[in-house]
Amino acid sequence: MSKDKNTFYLTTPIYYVNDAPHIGHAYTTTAGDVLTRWHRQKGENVWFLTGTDEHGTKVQRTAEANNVEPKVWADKLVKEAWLPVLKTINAANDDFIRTTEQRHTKGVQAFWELVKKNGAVYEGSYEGPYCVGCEEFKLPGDLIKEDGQELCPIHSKPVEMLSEKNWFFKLKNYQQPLIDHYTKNPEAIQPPSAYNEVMAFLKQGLDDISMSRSAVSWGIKLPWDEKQVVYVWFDALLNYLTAAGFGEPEDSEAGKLFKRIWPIDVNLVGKDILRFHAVYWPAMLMAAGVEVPKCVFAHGWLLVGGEKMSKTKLTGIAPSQIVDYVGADAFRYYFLSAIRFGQDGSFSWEDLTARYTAELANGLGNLASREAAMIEKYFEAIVPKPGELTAADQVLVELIKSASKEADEAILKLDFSTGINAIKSIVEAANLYVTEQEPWKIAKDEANKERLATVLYCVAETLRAIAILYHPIMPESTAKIWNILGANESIGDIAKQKIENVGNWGQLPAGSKVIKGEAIFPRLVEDEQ
RNA sequence: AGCGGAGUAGCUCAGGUGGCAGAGCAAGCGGCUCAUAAUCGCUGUGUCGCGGGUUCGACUCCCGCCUCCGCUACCA
Repeated sequence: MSKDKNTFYLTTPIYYVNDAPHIGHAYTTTAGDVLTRWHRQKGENVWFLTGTDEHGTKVQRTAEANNVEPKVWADKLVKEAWLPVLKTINAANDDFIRTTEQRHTKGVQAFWELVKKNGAVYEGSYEGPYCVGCEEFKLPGDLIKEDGQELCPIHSKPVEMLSEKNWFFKLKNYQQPLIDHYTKNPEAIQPPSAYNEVMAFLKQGLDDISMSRSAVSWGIKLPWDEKQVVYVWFDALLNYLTAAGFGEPEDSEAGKLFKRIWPIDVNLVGKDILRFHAVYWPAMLMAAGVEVPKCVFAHGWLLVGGEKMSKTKLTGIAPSQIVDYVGADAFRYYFLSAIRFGQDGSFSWEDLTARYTAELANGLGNLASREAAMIEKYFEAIVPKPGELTAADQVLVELIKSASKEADEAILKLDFSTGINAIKSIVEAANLYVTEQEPWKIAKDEANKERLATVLYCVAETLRAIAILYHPIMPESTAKIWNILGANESIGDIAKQKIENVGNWGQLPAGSKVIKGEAIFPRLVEDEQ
């Protein structure tokens, strides 16, 4: 590969600015955030990009309906809807690109100019059913059939066949190169079901595709034909490139960034937009002579009541509804642990509540709480110096090693639920350990002080490992655990702790000052939903 | 219609080159008291979508069927 192996560039799709953000959008961003935080804690040079897609007729139309310019409308939506979501779920993205930004429009024009120069764009005509009311072309599948006529579903008026001059991209030329590429690199589309879908699609043959629109004005003008704008998808997909500094001088800031991070390591997408990312997008890159992403990963949908969330059925749930209830950390934990990434999964408030209570409040939160209470009570809030480890203690030592390895392998493959499960097994083992060792009984005899110290040390040290491993998933709560352990002072910043070193026993120094504080995961009050 | 995925405990879902059906949650009982009425242990339940076939044996393999979902060229 052309870049340093120690860099990791991940993108989310850019979200269509006109939609109302719901937990499906937040789910994708959360997964990207957890994965990039994990890579950061592996000491890699990470770049995490997200953003908004702002062109197209829908935005143009709602802006008109609201009596403002499209850009003003988009500004408002970005500011009031999309940027706040990132805060809500606590995403640590490195950049946020908007397709109306100059760096993007400039990059898109340069890109297509290059592709045209390379001979992959030509002028042609597009013919299709056109609704005069909508002033746009319709898809055959969208039309309503009535009395032998085909009607526009919005205006219920007959459509007419119209043709317009368009510029076409020679997609067909890339059919074989794409098949070859994916045959050689089967890991480039994941999960395997997505791979199969794309391969089936490719093998049935590709046709050239119109890459410009003449009837739309809210878009990026073709540099060689100002009457046309770039078709939205062929504008939007390029954000990954323009945000990375494509086409900028090599010695500029942006140019250096591009050199450092390209190609994309993971193009994270929802399964509904897989084809655009696994077919059109790499074909465009091939046409421009740019290296294609290493992997596109299509995750599943969140189902509510067994169905895809929908605006018309009002099943869309805003991320803040959930975050207000359980907090950002639990939001992140819940969606990534309860649902297998890559498959569809059901969301329900009952399940969310049950898992929060069982796994976070009773499991992890209470473990920290009981440990802190005992260190306060028996050792004046100072982490004690351990004595010789027994076989029971060694179980924890070994488990941290094996579970962290398992979690690492799973999360690098974007199998978040398996990864989280592995970490959860450490929490469960620690709770079991405390119950079995019965430190409160040992404490009754002053002669056993050293054993008591050892037991409490083992639990504290285990909490250290758990906090580090869970940090990419629950940054705030793990920082609280870190604080309880007094680890900021005795070890340093939790975000700087390396995944690889988690299993090295004994990093939490005796003498660390423990602060019990408030419950990390307070019990839920059953008043919402 | 074609292709692909799915149908397993009350709920959410694992699993399996064919050999007494699994986890978590929920429910019940018991232990413990450091802790956020917490934690730990024990306990049940299933015609593994339907009908055939292969086999000593099928939830698993084969055939047919039913139901749900996705993809099948320009929807952002």
